[in-house]
Amino acid sequence: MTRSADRRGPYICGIDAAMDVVTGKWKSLILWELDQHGTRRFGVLKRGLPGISEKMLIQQLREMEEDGLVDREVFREVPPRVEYSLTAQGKSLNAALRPLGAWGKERIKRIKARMVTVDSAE
Amino acid sequence: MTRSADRRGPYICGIDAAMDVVTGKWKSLILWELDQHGTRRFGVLKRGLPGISEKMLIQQLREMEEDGLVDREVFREVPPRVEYSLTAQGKSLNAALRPLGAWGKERIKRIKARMVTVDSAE
DNA sequence: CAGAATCCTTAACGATACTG
DNA sequence: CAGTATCGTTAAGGATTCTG
Repeated sequence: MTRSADRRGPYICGIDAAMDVVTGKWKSLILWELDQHGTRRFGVLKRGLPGISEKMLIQQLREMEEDGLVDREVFREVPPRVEYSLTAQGKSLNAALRPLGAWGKERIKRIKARMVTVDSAE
Repeated sequence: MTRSADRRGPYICGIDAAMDVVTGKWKSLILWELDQHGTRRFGVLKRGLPGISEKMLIQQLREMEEDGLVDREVFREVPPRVEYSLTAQGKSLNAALRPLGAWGKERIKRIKARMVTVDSAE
């Protein structure tokens, strides 16, 4: 739908394949949210991601569902309720992202440290 | 230059910060190439990344240099020679990407397995 | 509530030609 | 050899409006 002709390979390596699934401004955050809370319905998920539009949230969720990362359960009630949760693959992907997250935290520290240096220099 | 107003934060979490530095169609591959071979000059690096244009290679290398991932050493000779290598940060980022790469390899396996199933079904 | 549909802006990427 | 410069395409992301 949105992705470049539904990319999905051919991949030249594992990182390429993983990136294909995880890039998109919000995917890693959705992964994180769902990993923390287990199951969330659409509206709650949206409130947990300040700044995201409904269009983007749906779009990313649909792609993640296609990619087997997310389960979508529809309750035919009025008003409608839809719940999202991680599949086993989604959970393992989130686990695989953890070292990268740790690296990123260190990077943030370095950036802040440098800002302090610059500040006191002027 | 190319990046959204030089992004570089503010970041909402570590993954966000790491992704900012690693997204771009070629960056993780450049990281991998330099990690494997230690030091490469421009032309060799290019031949190691079939399909990349010179513009993209330079652009990505410059951003990675700005981000402290890559060292660039210029030898003032004729003809010119420039060598690229990973900094300590670049190396540790590459290490942090390894679990993601492993996850991606598993994903590729699953996709292939599914293709076989589909093939034999028709 | 959870979305579908539409329109629009911008950023990523690519191809080509030229240069110290 | 290792770049710049320029131009064009496509894809990602966002804002708004409408609906079962």
